[in-house]
Amino acid sequence: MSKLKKKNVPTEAELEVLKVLWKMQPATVRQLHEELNKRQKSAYTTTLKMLQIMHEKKLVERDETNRAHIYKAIYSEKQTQSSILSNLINRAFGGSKFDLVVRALDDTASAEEISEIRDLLDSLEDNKK
Amino acid sequence: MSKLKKKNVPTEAELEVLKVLWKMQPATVRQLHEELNKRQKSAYTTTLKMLQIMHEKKLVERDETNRAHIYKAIYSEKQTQSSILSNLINRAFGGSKFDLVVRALDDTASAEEISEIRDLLDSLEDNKK
DNA sequence: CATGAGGTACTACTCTTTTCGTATATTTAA
DNA sequence: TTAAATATACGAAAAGAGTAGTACCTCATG
Repeated sequence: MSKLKKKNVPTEAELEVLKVLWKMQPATVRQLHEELNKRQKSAYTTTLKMLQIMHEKKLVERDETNRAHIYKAIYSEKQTQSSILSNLINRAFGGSKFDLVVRALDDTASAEEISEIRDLLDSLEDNKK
Repeated sequence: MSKLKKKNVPTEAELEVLKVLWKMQPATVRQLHEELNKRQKSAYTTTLKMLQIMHEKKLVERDETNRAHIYKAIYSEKQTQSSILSNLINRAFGGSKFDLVVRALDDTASAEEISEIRDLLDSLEDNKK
């Protein structure tokens, strides 16, 4: 694989941390760890290490003023979702966003979802003007 | 992570194999390996091993009648894309397919893409009747 | 009928990601 | 002013994915 393009896409465990971070930030490791443990038990240092790694990768920033560092995500949930999607479009949909949307919609979209998406398309067109 | 749900989602390298398999199947390891090597050099046994692993995971099936086994994908490209998407929807979009579609469309959809998607929505509604 | 081309299986090494134990520093409270 | 609680940093084991070397088998053909 080409090393040139640094994937800005979080790993599985990183994403779990980001999800609680987006809900609670700014937050300490302790706070995040307690929230994460509601779903999945793990050691405190595991959460700490993840945050340290993500800090190194510049996925999160932290305030080191006080002993307990305070973390925030650098990229919003929307930005992250967009990176993940664009990565996926290239890996599995031949680069075609349209194909991805088709596949997402084609089997199970309900009537309400369909009309919501129509509304979405309308507003997209309006924004272009 | 819960072990109960077996992720039916191919890994990165598996997906690369599947992509050529979908194009060429049924095919031997040799044929697949040669096609894969056009983009990315690797040893023959690497490709072989991937196929063996995928066979074990039941992502591919093979005809062992002859010395050179003949492989086919068990799941179509569409089915696989759907699994990947549904997995992603759960991991990163709070289970909401709608949110994924919104995110895919909201920044860059071109005018042609928008009208194509309108057509798609029309045909989805027709199918419901 | 021997030999080399080409096949599969097996094993092990490498890299990345995830997990956690231990060392050490700081703060709090008894 | 020490003991307990709570932090961070560090290192390394464990787990998962990808890669490739080697052994060994089978078949064509000279």
